[in-house]
Amino acid sequence: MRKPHKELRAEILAEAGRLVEGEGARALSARRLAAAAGCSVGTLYNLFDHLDGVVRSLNRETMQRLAASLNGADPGDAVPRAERLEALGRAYLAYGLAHPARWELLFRYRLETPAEAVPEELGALLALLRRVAGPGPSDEALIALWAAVHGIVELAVARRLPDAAEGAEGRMIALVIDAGVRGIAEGA
Amino acid sequence: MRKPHKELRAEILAEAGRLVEGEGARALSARRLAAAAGCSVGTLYNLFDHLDGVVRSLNRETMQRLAASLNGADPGDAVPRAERLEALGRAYLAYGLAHPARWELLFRYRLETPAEAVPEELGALLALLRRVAGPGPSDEALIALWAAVHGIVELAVARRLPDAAEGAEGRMIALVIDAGVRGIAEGA
DNA sequence: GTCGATATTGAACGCCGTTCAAACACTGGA
DNA sequence: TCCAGTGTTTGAACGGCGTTCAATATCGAC
Repeated sequence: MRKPHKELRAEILAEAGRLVEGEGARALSARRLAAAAGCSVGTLYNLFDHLDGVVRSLNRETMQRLAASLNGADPGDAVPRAERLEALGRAYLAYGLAHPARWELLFRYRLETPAEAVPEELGALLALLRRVAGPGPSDEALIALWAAVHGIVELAVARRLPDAAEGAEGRMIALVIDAGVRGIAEGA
Repeated sequence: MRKPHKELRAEILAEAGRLVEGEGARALSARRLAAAAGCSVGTLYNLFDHLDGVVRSLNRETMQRLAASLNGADPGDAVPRAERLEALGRAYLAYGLAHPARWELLFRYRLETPAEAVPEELGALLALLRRVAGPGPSDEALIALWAAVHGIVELAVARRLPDAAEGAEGRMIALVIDAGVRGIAEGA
């Protein structure tokens, strides 16, 4: 009952972020996090719904940062649509490679309660994509484009691409996006 | 010194597969596996290089089964290339959805030694893709096509697709492959 | 000061991956 | 037949994990 809960919660989340960024996703444990935040494991469990709660909050934050990063990378509507989308794709890749531990928590961490595994902040990302792609493509096509690019980035971040693709992720993303844009142009 | 090592190794791997398929990837633990295989944890560690060794062997097997499944789904060179590739994509999706625990081990399990995270059996899969796609597309384009489809399947298996894409994974794969094939046709 | 109400604590439970000294089973020679 | 030597198997032990919960500490209201 010392600190307002809001503050402590925020502090714990900040420590969790530091822990994950600094020592990897596996370093995020109840005991280590409680020690870093200066409280006990019990308090941690009072403020969050198991570790899942911490990870979910962290993932919301990560998703917001990712969306902000893409927004910052959008060159604006003065440039052709394909180029804009490619810039977004490159920013998506860059964020994943720059923050592999957060990425792992966001896309590979196995939550006990699998509901809403990726936070609804994904919506903001898809909304940005919609804004850039225009009203033509269906939601399905939009999600397919995202998922396709996501596949390349996920495999790159997880270092699961064959050697032949080493360093070619950017070109591969451009390829997929160009093909997608052509598909859109022909009305998919 | 009771059983030949080869036999015991195979038995352990079989039990590991049963454990994973039956109770999920997280059920694969040294103690449970040793108990299921009727040996001690020490023997397990004599036969495999940590649990990573078990997972790697399991993943090799999974990759072979996946490749076999795709081979079986290939309608042959009598049908158009796009249709063949779509059949492969659907089989890829079907395998993932049918064996989510093996899939998780193959693509989301975090190995301590990250070298060769996906086994070289991936080569067989890419070779099949090459055979179907013909000599035109570059290795990069081929890998990009695989990774794009993989993205959709991975998100579907992990249940991380937005609700709007529920049940549309097959169509999304077809979309990506059609776009890719058009890209190939125009010489990518 | 007293008293509920609320927040905090940390020991305890059962599980995990991993190691390693001791116990065991087997082989060939005496 | 016994024995020494070789290699295998064992399971207790270590430290860490997520999680719970009875006991403790702290608070505002009176």
